[in-house]
Amino acid sequence: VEIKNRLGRKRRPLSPRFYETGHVTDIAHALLGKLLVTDFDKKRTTGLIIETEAYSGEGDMACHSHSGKRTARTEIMFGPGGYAYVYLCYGIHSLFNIITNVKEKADAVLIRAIEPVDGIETMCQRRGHSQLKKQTCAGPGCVTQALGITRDHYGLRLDGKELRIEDAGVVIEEPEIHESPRIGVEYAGEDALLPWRYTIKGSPWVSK
DNA sequence: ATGTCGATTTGCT
DNA sequence: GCAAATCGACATA
Repeated sequence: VEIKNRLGRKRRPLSPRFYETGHVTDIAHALLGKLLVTDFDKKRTTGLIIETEAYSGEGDMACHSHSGKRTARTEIMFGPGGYAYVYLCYGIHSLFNIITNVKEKADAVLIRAIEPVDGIETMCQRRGHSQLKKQTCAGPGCVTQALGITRDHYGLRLDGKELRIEDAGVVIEEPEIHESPRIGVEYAGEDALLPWRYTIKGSPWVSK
């Protein structure tokens, strides 16, 4: 199922309202089918969001900002929605998150996989792949590497020239969305069981 | 000052 | 299938 066939002609940035309205799980749903675009070093790379995970600051033990945990790293999460939260995982990988909810409500959506759309050659180069593979953008660390996102981009607004999320008219309806528990959060106790990972059914671009 | 541990990926067995 | 890679955030002292 190639979602890029459904792309409309117009692409416009999401409004700040998008990021601040509704529960983070609903926003994580709505982000499926949106475009994640980077323009670094005069190289544009674009991917359709295929897989997301929701993290809620209120009562979600898997969330870095759970129960008001406010540190230098999580500070951006407590700001308004529509900003980038990038952090280093396992000392190796930058993971990209979209901050949602209003100021002081620290929710976020992790982007775990994209369907490559623009700048495929650049993505492959950054990933060290001689040609596009299913694994090129499958997994949160793979997405950031392919798009060139690093911790330097922490705190950027998501409607900027270099980094932004766009709506191109693709709508993913409920029946097309598969829900499952989030990956790698076993430490979170019963919250590890929450079905807050969302993928587009049938997409070959989801992570393993 | 020090010790633990990741919202992962990759390569080798 | 398993383990190494790699480093900063965080907690504890």
